[in-house]
Amino acid sequence: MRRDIFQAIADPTRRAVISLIMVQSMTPNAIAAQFQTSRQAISKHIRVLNECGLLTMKNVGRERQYQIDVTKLREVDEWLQPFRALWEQRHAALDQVLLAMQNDNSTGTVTGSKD
Amino acid sequence: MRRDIFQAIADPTRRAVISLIMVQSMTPNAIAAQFQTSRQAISKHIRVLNECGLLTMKNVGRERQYQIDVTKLREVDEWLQPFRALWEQRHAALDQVLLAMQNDNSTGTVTGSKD
DNA sequence: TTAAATTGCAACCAAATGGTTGCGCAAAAA
DNA sequence: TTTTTGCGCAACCATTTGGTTGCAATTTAA
Repeated sequence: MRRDIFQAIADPTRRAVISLIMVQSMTPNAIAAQFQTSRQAISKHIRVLNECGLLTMKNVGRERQYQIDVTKLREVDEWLQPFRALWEQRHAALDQVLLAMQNDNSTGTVTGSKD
Repeated sequence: MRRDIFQAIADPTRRAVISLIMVQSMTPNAIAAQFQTSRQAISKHIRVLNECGLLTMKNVGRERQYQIDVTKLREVDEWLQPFRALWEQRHAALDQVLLAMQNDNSTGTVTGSKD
C-alpha cells in the first residue's frame, strides 16, 4: 500500500484529525470524541498517519498522546511550488488587465467593487 | 465516490500527469506515451482529474487536448495555510537559537556550516 | 468507400480502503 | 485482587480504486 503524505491527506476525516492535533497533542479517545465515527475507525486513521510519518507520540500512563509533525506537510507545499508560480503569474496578468481597464475609464465612471 | 482535489493528487501517476500538462495541453495518447501504463489506464486517470474539475479540454478533429487548470490547486494551498504558519514560526524559532549560539561564540570559533 | 487512428465507455478483476466487531494487554480505580 | 479504562490489533465486510480487455463512435487517410 502507498504510504505518503498525499495519501495521508486524501481522506477528509484524516485532514480533520490533522487540523485537530496540529497545535496540541491528544489521545485517541479525545480525538474520536470529536467525530461521529468509532474509536477503532479513528485508530486506523491514526495508524495511517503514523505510517506516513506525520505523527509524534508520547506514552503517559495507559494513555497515548498524538501530535502532528507539521514539517512533514512541507512536502505538499514543495510539490505545489511550480503551480503556485503559475497561478501567481496568472493573477499578476489579471491585475494588469484590471489596471488597464481603470486607466481606460480614468475620466471617472468606475466606482464599484474591483473584485 | 469522493471527488475533490485531495483525491485527485493522491495518486502518483495523476500527480505526474498534472505536472506534465500544467503548462501545455496534450492528447491522451501523448500523455500515455510518457508512462509505462496503458492508454486506457491514463484515460481513467484523466476522467478522475476531469471529475475533480482540474481539466480544461478542447476538441481538435478526432483528437482531444487536455490541460490543467492550475487555479484549482489553490484549494490545497489554502488548506495548507495554517500549517505553513506553524512551520515558519518553528523555523523562526530555530533561527533564534542559531543566532543565540553565534552570539555565545562571538569570540570566534564558529566558522563551519550553520545547517 | 474502405481502412486506420483517436478516444471514451462498459465489464470485469485483484488489491486497497474505511468501517465494524471482538479480543488481549497494560495501567488505573474499586 | 478484581474491575474498569484506554489502547492496539486481527478478522471480517462492503465499497472504491487502478488496471485490463473489448467494443463502439468519430475523424482522417488510402
